[in-house]
Amino acid sequence: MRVLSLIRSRFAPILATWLTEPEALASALERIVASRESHLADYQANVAMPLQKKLEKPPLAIAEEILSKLDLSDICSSVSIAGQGYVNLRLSPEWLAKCLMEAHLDPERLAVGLAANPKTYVIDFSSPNVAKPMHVGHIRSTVIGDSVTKILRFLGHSVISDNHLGDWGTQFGMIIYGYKNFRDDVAFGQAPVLELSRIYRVVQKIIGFQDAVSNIPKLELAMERAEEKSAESKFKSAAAPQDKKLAKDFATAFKQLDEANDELAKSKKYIEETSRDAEFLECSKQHSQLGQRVLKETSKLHSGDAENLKLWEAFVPNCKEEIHSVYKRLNIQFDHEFGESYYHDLLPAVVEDLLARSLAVQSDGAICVFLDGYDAPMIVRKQDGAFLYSTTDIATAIFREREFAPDVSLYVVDHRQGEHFQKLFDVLRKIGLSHTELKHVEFGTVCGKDGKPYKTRSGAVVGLNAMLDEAVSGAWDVVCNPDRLQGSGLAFSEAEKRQIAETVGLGAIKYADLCHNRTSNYIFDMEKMVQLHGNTAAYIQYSYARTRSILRKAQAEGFETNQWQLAPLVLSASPEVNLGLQLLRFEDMLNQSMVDYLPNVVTEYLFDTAKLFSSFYDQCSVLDAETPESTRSRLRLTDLTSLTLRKGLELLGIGVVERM
RNA sequence: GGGCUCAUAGCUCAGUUGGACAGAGCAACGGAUUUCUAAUCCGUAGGUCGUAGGUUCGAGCCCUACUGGGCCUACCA
Repeated sequence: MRVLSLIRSRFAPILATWLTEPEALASALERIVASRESHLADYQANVAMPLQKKLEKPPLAIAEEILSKLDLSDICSSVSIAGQGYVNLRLSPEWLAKCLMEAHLDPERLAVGLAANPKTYVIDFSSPNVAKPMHVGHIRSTVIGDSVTKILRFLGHSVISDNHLGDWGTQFGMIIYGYKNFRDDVAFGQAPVLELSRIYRVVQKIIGFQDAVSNIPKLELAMERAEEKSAESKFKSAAAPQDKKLAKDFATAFKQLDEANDELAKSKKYIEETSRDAEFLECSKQHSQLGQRVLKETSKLHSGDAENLKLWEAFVPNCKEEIHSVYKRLNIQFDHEFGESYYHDLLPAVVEDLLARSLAVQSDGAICVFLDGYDAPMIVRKQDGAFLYSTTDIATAIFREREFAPDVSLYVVDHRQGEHFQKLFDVLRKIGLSHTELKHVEFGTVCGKDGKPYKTRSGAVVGLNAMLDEAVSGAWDVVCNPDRLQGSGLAFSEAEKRQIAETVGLGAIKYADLCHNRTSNYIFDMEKMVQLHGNTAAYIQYSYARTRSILRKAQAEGFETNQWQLAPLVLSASPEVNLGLQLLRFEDMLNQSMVDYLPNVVTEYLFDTAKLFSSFYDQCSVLDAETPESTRSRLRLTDLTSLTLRKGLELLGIGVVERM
């Protein structure tokens, strides 16, 4: 039910007499919102105050005038003026009940309308590098992207999801080189993906070590510079002790010196420790300049070298299979999975086109697009002739344009790539993709309890599958705790227990990710998210299970579904009204959540709904109500709550269980 | 050096795009119960929204400066 637009439509003609410009009118209408002050109003219009200058009247007088022309008698039980000029609306319980009954008659869509102007979206999300082990960092893009896809589709838009797999980059050079030099044939035969991931780590470790070694002179130079600067600014500051800016410069320079010192020491320590492993050291010697060798393998692959291409063709299906097993477990599907490799043949033409348009130029042997407002150009072809992800991204956008002609193109990618996307969008607009709205749906970093990017104590990145297992086993420990099961009188089969633990555990992971505003970093705390009270998936899933329990029990006590499915809904007790108001807001909330693609608007709504239901549950007995009419009405309200919770969780990609 | 971003209760985070006394969860404290699954409910306490100015009828939100963290900054993705 679109309550806001209905109420706004009643205000519109009144406000239009003062606000003749459509934009001014639209922004005034947006000042009509669901009220935060539930003790004062259900909805409120904050329209009188901003008009006081224009109309040269006190806001209260303006509010009076609005009120005299406003007819909401069919919807509201009271319309009043409060504070400095707020127009407060209270919905009539009858109208509220009528709307909720309509929603209840439509269990699939809950009377949520389809978009009046449906758009075509292309959404690019998840997009992991297939040869690297998938880790917790990939989950945000995957979970947020999946949820946005589901919500937009539910609202009636056409959404094309594409998993832009990193299946063509430098990491393949790494595993190709590693396969040629470090493979264990037996291990590869038994579990290719595991062996490839081991190989990947071996290569990565050597490159990391060699980089650290070759970086030392640079760090030493930086140290020296910092020392000089610090000494210089100390001298300057001493000469003019009153100058605050100089004193500050000195402090900054000193701090930078400290940092440079620290970094150098850390790097030396790492090298020293790693060098103790004689075998590793020997291996690193044998494969000197590994970074270069890897780039050569990559470049050979890209230029069609038969051996490397054959290896790539052998590796990719294995890698994909591994990744698909994670998607299957998370119940996530994509319409397309054109990886980076799909665009490879198109890249030379992209660069040619950029050169022909004089957008790109040669610089230091590379081909670059220089853009206003940025120091560094966007490089589309390297000195060695290889293409970069920028080039692929341009080719991808052109392909999508031709294939899908989207109105909106969403990229659900880490916020660190913000500048890359700004540049990319700049270039895309310049080559004529101007009618497509390009949007980087960025998200923050997942951190550990220490506030730093999530890693295990040893520093290794935590694998995704292991993390999911941990969540599921954590859920099992709490949900299937024998004490609790005995206390609640529930008897689950082993299979049901497993099903519950899986649903709750995976829900916990997804929910923890979605319930934070996507733009902020968040601290990943497995213990907390698997706990079953507070703002967690389990609390909502539990509320759902309670709704189902009541409905089952009603059936058992002889309330046949057809006795109450069409019974009148009467909202009298305040928990009933509060819950009803919340359920009424479902559609407005979904639309709000997609204004800026924020799934946390949905999680917050569901958490509030679950809390209001718990309150209702506590204070209003359904099966033991004063009258049979009341029981029937409450059964209907419970059922609608049940459907709303389930649909809301479904739109987040989170499942429910009938008992838990 | 340039750019982006963040700073809200002891902790983790919201804050409907500028509206009423700043909210929730966790932790703490005090109540409720032999339950339609207590994994619950009701209540108490906890905040000069990093600092200082500015714009506005009105600022956690917008502008400026400052402080302190994170990230990016030419051939990785």
